[in-house]
Amino acid sequence: MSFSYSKDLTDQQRDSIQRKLLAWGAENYRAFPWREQGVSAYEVLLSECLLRKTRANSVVPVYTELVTRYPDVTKLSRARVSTLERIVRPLGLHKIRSKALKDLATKVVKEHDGEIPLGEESLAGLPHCGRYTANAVLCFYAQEDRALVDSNIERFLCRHFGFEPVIEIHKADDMWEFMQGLLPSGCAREFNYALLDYCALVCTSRKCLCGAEIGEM
DNA sequence: TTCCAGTAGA
DNA sequence: TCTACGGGAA
Repeated sequence: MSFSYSKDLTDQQRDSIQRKLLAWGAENYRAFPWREQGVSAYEVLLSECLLRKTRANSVVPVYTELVTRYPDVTKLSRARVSTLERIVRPLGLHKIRSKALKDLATKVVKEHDGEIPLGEESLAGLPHCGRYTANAVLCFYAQEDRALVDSNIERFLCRHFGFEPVIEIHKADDMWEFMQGLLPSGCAREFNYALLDYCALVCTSRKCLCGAEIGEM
């Protein structure tokens, strides 16, 4: 481990971390269909449901088949659960996932006129949409400055900033607040993509290669 | 064998 | 608070 900080960052440290992560992210950006320009809120939400507890690369073909077959929420709401199960089976968690997709789409059609709601409360009120997913949609689609904390980012915070591992990430307000404070305003989307990519490729659960890759932050 | 862009239910 | 969900890549 070649860099570590306390939870109380100086402005200089924060700026340095932001710069390095953004620079690393620009260099190592992973292109995924759900990251492309012009994806809908529906597509972002769909991708988040597929990405849970799953390696991002394996999501690509499943995501593509789903958006092709069900280009909008209304179409998805009419899908057969058995068909959804078959499509998402390669990802595992297929019973939960297929039900989540069906429930989500049904509720959006019934209560939000087929449009993904873009308020924090209404998003988090959707079935199978928790704190992470709601913030991901607001950050990646609506381009709001929203922090994300998932198991990867938790690991990153524990390794480098002196946080203790937690059981329930969505309740770890100190981590969410810390990440919110670390967000560079106006480019939260790039920053969070960079962080996710960094955690998936460098600061991995098996091995932290931070020292070799990015050096002292 | 471990682990993966979490969430709901008990 | 703890557990189920899960096929497939590393």
